[in-house]
Amino acid sequence: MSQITIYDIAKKAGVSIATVSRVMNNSDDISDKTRKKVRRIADKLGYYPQAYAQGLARRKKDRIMIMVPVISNYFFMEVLAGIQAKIHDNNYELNIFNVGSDEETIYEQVETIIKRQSADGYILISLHFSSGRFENLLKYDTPITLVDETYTNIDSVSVNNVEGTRQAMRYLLDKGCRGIALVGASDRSKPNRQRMAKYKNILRSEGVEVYESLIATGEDMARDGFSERNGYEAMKKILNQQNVPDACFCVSDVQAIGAMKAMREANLNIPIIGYDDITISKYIGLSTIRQPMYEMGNTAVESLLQRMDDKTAKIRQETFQPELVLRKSTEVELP
Amino acid sequence: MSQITIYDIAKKAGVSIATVSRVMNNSDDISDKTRKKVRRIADKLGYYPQAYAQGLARRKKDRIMIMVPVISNYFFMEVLAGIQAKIHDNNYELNIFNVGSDEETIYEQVETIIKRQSADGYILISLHFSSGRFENLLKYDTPITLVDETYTNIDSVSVNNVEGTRQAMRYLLDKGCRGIALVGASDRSKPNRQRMAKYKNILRSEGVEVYESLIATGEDMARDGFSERNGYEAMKKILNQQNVPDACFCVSDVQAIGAMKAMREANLNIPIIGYDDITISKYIGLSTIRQPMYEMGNTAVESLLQRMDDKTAKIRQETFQPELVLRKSTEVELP
DNA sequence: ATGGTTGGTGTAAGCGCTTGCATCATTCTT
DNA sequence: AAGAATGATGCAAGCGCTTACACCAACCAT
Repeated sequence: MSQITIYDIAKKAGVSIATVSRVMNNSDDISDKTRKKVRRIADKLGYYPQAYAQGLARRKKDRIMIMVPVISNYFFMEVLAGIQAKIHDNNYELNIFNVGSDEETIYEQVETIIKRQSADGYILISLHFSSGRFENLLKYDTPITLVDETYTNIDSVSVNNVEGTRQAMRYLLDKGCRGIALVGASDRSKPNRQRMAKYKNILRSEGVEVYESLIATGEDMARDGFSERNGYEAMKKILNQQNVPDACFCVSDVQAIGAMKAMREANLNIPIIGYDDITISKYIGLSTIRQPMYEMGNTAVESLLQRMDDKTAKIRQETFQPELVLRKSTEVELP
Repeated sequence: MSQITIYDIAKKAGVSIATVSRVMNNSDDISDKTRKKVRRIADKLGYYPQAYAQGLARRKKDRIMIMVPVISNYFFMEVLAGIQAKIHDNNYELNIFNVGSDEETIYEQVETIIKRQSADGYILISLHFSSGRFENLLKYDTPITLVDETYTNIDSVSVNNVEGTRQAMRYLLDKGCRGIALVGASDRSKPNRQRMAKYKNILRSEGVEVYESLIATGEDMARDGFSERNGYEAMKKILNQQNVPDACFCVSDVQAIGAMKAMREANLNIPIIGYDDITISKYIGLSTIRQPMYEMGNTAVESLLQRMDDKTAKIRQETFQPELVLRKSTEVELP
């Protein structure tokens, strides 16, 4: 009993397909009697308008699509939670599209999806392209909101990476640390670049020497290096040098978790700060820079819906402020 | 320059839309000259067939949809990784649909999505319904594969929860533990029910007393209770009783992480085993029951594609075996 | 009784694409 | 040189739905 269509319902109910369509769409100029009859038959046969036919006829999909490079990423998960809550209220369907990991074709994948118009609006999370490419996306005249990235002519919501890094470093410096290790991630990631840059920048401006031997990234570049394994590898590298760090700043919590394992294995106990404040951090006592991920998701949807409603509205660029959260991992006696 | 269609390309190229369609679909009876001309124009104008129109005309969507109750779930993330890898090879688009958390309507949400036929096949992860409801889904005659759940007439891939629990308990019992706490999750979750049931079952069959005071679940039932917070709360409850446990088995790793925090706060150091083997477990040294999540995702896709290819094939029910992984959390001297 | 409203329903065009079939040059056979 | 086979393209129907517009009975006011 597959593929039942509006025609089947119309025939069974003895009405035209237009009437069935009106009933299914809750149009109000349908008599109660007809409405009930159609409803009953539709329910019995398990009929519901096909998304594709409807989308074509309406030129509207009632669908929002999220695009992410790597779904198995805590940052994304939290942002997503915020997105979902908001979307649900607005009667849209949500689809998540996972951009394949083939570095070279990421942009093409995104562009093709957008060309295909399978949604009314798109939220791009942690997808970093050159300006030219973002500009190119504009020509499809489709509502897009960027999360964790910014571009002049596109709505976006992001978080101040400079400020987050500043807070972490400030704390460590104030504590008296002068050999602060940095566990970084892939150069492809813009937030990572910003954090790493600020790390150096603040050390310099404080007149503290920047030791290249204290800066490392693991070999594992899956998820742009934001992985436990990467953090572990990075810390191993650092500990292989003469210069022993007296503190550590990681560009993500998961990396910090990896780094902590390496430190434990080396019997090194120094203050360490991560970045993100994923749920687990609270439970393992990891100090970190909290990003309002849930709220960011929320705002992203808001921004997108607004744009869908009015394509000519002014570009909206929201920047959130991060916050230092102190836990056990920084409660360490300095030697 | 929005909404460019096959007609635009046809006109510009001076051919019929049929020809354009053929070029876009790599049909082979198109002359090289025409093909190149059309391709060039399509590229220049950024044209690509609209998914909805194509889906309607073809009665095929080239799209597979994953449905999950809660996306922010490690188990899901790992399974997803396996799914993606496999789907990518087969030229399908992947969409993830997050079933809203409104407990009452979950089934209806799933049914409606399936009715709307926005994909050629569906993978339902950790979605638990009554038999009648699963049976009802069958009438839409749509390829479906279940993950982490089974139903007689639907393809599925799951993992043996009884065996996993047995291994964990066996280890703890062999170690000499007789007061093994159990941190459980929501009753709604079938895997949880199976694990909790086996826990009691094995104790009884070993002639070890089952203390209800050692069995607990937290109050937080988000994600069916599979959360750090839930584990934390559960362990708090247990430690509030007289009966102090000498080991702990948790139905998920995240709960174990929560429980460990509670234990630390109470200065209790007993062996603890989680369930899942999420990435972080390796780094924090949590012993656990490993589930081959990636492989499960892989197999799920395989199974679904097979069904899409042949609706009459024999139902395929894959069951994977879990494996006990020992780490630091069980390296504890017993008192 | 007449014309004007009104609410409920049907008609038909169209959304952008695919695809079986027809068409028509070309080229091949004999 | 004529007919057959071949290759490339166009024609047009159809996928399942929405929606402007037309229609018509029933009702109202006059």
